[in-house]
This record gives sequence, structure tokens and C-alpha cells, in this order.
Amino acid sequence: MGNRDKKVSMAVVRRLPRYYRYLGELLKHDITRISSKELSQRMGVTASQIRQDLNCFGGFGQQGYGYSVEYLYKEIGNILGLYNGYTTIIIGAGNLGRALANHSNFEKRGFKLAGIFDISDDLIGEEVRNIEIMHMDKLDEFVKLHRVDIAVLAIPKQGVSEVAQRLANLGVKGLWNFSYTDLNIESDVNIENVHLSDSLMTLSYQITQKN
Amino acid sequence: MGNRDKKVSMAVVRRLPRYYRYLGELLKHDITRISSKELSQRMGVTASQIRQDLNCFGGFGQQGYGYSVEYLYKEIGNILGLYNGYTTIIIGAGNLGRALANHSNFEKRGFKLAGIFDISDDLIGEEVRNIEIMHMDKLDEFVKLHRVDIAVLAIPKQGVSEVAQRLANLGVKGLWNFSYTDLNIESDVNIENVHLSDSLMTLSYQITQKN
DNA sequence: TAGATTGTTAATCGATTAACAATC
DNA sequence: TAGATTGTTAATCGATTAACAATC
Repeated sequence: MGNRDKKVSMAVVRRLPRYYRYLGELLKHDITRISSKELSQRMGVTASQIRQDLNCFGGFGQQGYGYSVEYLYKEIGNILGLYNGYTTIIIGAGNLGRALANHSNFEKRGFKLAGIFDISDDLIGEEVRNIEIMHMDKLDEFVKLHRVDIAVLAIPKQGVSEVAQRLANLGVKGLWNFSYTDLNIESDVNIENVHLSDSLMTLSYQITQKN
Repeated sequence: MGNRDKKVSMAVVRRLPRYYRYLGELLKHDITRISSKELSQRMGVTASQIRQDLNCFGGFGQQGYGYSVEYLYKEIGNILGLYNGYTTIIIGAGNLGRALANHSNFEKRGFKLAGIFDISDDLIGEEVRNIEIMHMDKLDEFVKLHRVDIAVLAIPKQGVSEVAQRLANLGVKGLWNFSYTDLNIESDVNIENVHLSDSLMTLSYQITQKN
């Protein structure tokens, strides 16, 4: 049955995409069945952790057999919401915004890019991936007309707070924030920060300490 | 004095860049002194945690006074190795590689971009940020000639494992991996993974559960 | 000196791992 | 049935928070 009532900790949630990734690989290699023990060896975690994690969401395995790779893959995909057809827009058509627009993995994971916005007149009308770059003036209208679940914030930190609040007010459900600041928004919008500099500094720390 | 002997946990290390960021902001606003209590309120963490974290590295404060913002900022920067003038190269001159090359924050944090490499003949010779894109054939020669501390892996997962091993063998100290795979390298090279898809899927989970 | 705030120890909380009965 | 492996409870470990003596 599993432990579906208890609140699932973020530690567990952050491991789900990794399980999903490994299961996808197994699937590609036509492996149909896997035990928590074997998966644990491939992933470098304990079998106990895998079973505990999965049982936050349900009992997906079978005693004596293990887990069906395909079934578990789909279940985790479903838990992650990958089959909900979430649509995204990108705010900021600079290098990072374009890179993210062209990142094929996101589409592979079920996310649909619906629009790209910027404030620079030079860019408006240009196309990225067959999607025309629109001016930020058109943002409100666009979001009201189309369903937009996730906004990717690929703009400098100067303007980001205002834009984020605006998007939250428009009913966007999630903000994927690449700007170098922590957003503090008056809303129950979900925010996922990707502070690339922080990550690089963590790497720098590790190098520094080892040598 | 502080607790300099004990191994510092990754949970603590990952919070250091955030402290650094907030202290930098305070500095910009000409705030010279801060208590753990006030910083904790700004950052949304406990004062206890801040004091515990800092004391892994030394006693940077003063009873009755708090912390000197500038001193603490510099100390954390030093712990993170930001003043060591680490040099980086980027492997992969696609959208992501270019975006990272143009990301000014990294230079601001003391990292110097020394080279960009790709395999596509169309790109070789082109310039990104005044740095000529070189063919991967030149990689070994380049790394042997110049000091390269960190390699940024902005290439598809197909080739990444081989390139990573090659870089590790050449003595590069850290790999900042953006490819959609976990590297498993025979070496004591430090690896920091940035799995953007994982981050997006975590956000997707949060949206899905809330609605 | 009195007030403030640190550094550090002790208490609590949560997450991970181990163990094992249930069961396929 | 016997062997394998799950789901789940209990034990352990580590990280966070609280408390307070030290001291500026």
C-alpha cells in the first residue's frame, strides 16, 4: 500500500528525477525488471532508501520479483507530473534563454514551450525554435489567452522580482528562476531556483579543500 | 576558535555561496556589521544555523557585536576558493556553452575563461567573448600548456564520459557537468552535476501536488 | 558595568539504514 | 514449496535547533 498520507520530504522528491532517469536508461536497454538491490548498486545508493522513497507514493513492486521497469518509470513520471502537458514560457531571450529554449530534453520530458519574451527591441520578432520573440508588453495578454503553467526566468536580477510578481498574479503556477537572487513573492506560486554561480562556487570549494 | 577539525558536511558547504551572496548585497548597501539574528531574518534561516555553519571554519564574529560584513564576506570567499584565480574551459560551444561563456557572474566571482572547445568544424575559429573556439583535437595540447582548473561540460551525454575521463587524466581538478548523465570517472577529480531537467521535474512535481 | 551576541554544548528532530515478517 | 524480494517497523545516524555560559 505505501505511506501515502505523510508529507513527502524534499530530499525524497529531489531523488525522483534521478530514479526516472535511471529507469529510462534501463528501459532503453530492454531491461524489463529490476530489484531495489540491483538498482541501488547502479545508482550508488542503498536499496533501503529506494524502497523507502518509493513507498512514500505507493507499493509499486512485488515481493520475490522486484519492480517492473516500465511500470515504475511511468508511475514516477506521473508523480512528477510529466504527462500533464505543462506549457512553459521563457522570459529573457538572451544567451541563457535561447539555450534553454533549444534544450531538447525539456520537450522530451513533456514540457511544451509556448512563448519567449524580452524587452530588447532588437530581438522582438526574431525566431527561436519557430517561436517568435514577443515584447514583454504582450505578456499579460498572452498569459490570459493561453494556458501557461511554468515561466522560466532567464533575465538579470534587476528586473526579476517585479516580473515574478506579475507572473504570479497572472496565475502562473511555477517559476523556474535562473537569476542570481532569491525570489520572495507574495503568492503561493512554486519557485525553483537554479543558482548556477552557487553551484560553481561549491565546485570551487571542493577543489580548494582537496589541494 | 571554531570546529576546524571535523569534516564539513555538504549541507553546510552548499549554504556558503548563499551566505556569500547575501553578504555581498549588504556590502553594496554599505552595511558594515550584522548579527546572526538579523542575517537569519533576511535569509529565512535560523540564527543558530548560521553560527553553527560559520563555526565549522572559524570564529569570525565577536560577542556583543556580531560580524563584520566585509571581513566575513572575504573569509567565506576565501573558503570557497574565489581568490585563487581558477581558470576554466568550456567543452561544447552550442547554445548552453555560449550562454555560460557569456555569463558575467562567473568572472565576477573570480573564474577566468581560458578556452572553448567543440568538434563541429563550422564553429572552429569563431569567437565567443574574444575567445576563439578550438577543435577538441587541440584539447590535450592546450591543457598541458595552460593551467586549467575547471572544465565545464556542455555537450550531449553521448560523448561526455570519454571527454570527462580525458580531462581527468590531464589533471583538470573539477568538472562542472551539464550533461544529462551522472559521471562515473576513474579519478579523484571533483564533479559537480547540474541536471537542469531534474530541477524542472522537481518544479513540475510541486505544481502537480499543489493542484 | 550592563547589554548584546557570540561560540559551543546539549536536546530535538528528521532522514537514512538495518532488520525482518509478509508474500509473491 | 523454497527462494527472493518487497513493504514496513525499529534502530541508528546526522543535521538542525535550543539553550546558555563566555566575553566583547
